[in-house]
Amino acid sequence: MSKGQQTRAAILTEALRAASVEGFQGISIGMLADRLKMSKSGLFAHFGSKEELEKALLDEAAQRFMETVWQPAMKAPRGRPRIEVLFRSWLGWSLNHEDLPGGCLFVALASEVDDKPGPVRDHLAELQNQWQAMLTRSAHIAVQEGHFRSDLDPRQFAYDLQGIFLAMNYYRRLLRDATAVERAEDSFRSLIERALPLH
Amino acid sequence: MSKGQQTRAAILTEALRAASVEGFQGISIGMLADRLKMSKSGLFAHFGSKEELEKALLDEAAQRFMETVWQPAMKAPRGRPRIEVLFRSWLGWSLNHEDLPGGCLFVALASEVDDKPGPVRDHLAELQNQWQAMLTRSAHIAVQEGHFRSDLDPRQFAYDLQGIFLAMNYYRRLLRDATAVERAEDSFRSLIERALPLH
DNA sequence: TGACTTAACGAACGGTCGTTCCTAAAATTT
DNA sequence: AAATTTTAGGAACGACCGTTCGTTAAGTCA
Repeated sequence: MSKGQQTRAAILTEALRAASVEGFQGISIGMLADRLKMSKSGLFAHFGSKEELEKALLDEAAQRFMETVWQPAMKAPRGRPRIEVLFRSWLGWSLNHEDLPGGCLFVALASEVDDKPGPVRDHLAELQNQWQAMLTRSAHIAVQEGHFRSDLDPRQFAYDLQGIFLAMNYYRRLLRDATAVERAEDSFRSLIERALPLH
Repeated sequence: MSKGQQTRAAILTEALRAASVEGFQGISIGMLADRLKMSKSGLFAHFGSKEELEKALLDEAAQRFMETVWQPAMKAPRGRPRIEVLFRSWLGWSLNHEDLPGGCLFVALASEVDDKPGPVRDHLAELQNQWQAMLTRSAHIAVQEGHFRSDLDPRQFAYDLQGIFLAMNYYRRLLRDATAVERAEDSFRSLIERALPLH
């Protein structure tokens, strides 16, 4: 890896941390340059504009998300076991204080960009649409495998799962409620139970 | 109402709209002054600092929320009917495009301030803690009235309800999913069904 | 080692930020 | 109508924003 790529990676890692805490609006070229002990212009040159930096951050976050959340789930057996892993590694992603001290970056950005037309909003929305599609597909597979009820609506399952995750984030980060994760796990258990075939 | 109070109210209404779209970070004294066709300093004088403006906005939003969401629910009969009204007026609050074109202000602000210690964060967190307490108490009353199962955990009920609301917001505002409200209503129906006593 | 490319810096730009201070106009009270 | 208080405006402040440019230093490769 060349010097430039190294620096770029270091910038992205630091910017990811900062953005999870402060959002895109809250990070500035000057602040990142300070933290990395380099000049504004030197840092700036790696991206050409702040918007390009933001797009690069979304790409970097998406890649890490896939590694941290999706890939472990794909190693698990299809159906219910995969969904169990999926949910737990998803929680783990959001609790990783080292890389994302401000919690899940996508949640932090959602409200910020949802009314700002442009490539950044488009990019984030596409990523999150894909994520809902992955959740939906995983639930559908669990139906096919006979693990879940045949009349289960996989899209509604994905919606409910997203709600559990968002509530966890909300309770933990804004309300500072120590039981947030526990409550999320309870809700998840209940969601799974309702998805099981009657017997 | 004196001239000053009138102007102040107009500022708050406009700032509320702007903040629901752009967050607190995204609104500036200059931008609000432009929209209201007055000078920066003239507008500024009503609050003395941007932080005071933000606190005033939280107060204003909280008051409107109570009027829009809570008071209609308190007029409904205790127990399940009240919770039904509560949920629907809550949805209505968030869908009121006139006053809050960016959706629920509290959701828009949650991620922004959750890592920023200070009076604004404290204020928002307190408001939202109170809201969870109101939801919890409402569920508890429904248990007392015999509408809900006696072994229902009212706190978990509030958590799940919050999740449904947050997922609705997320689907509607970021993903621009037209079925968001419908899905929220489905999830709500399911939540109520699970809360009912066995018969 | 020498030629060439890449990476980083420093200084400066126009703009906007929140904020201050002083003045003028308008609203309110006497 | 006069006196006084309230409300709004204008100009300027230092700080920081994203960005540009020209130059130097470091890295890469023949």
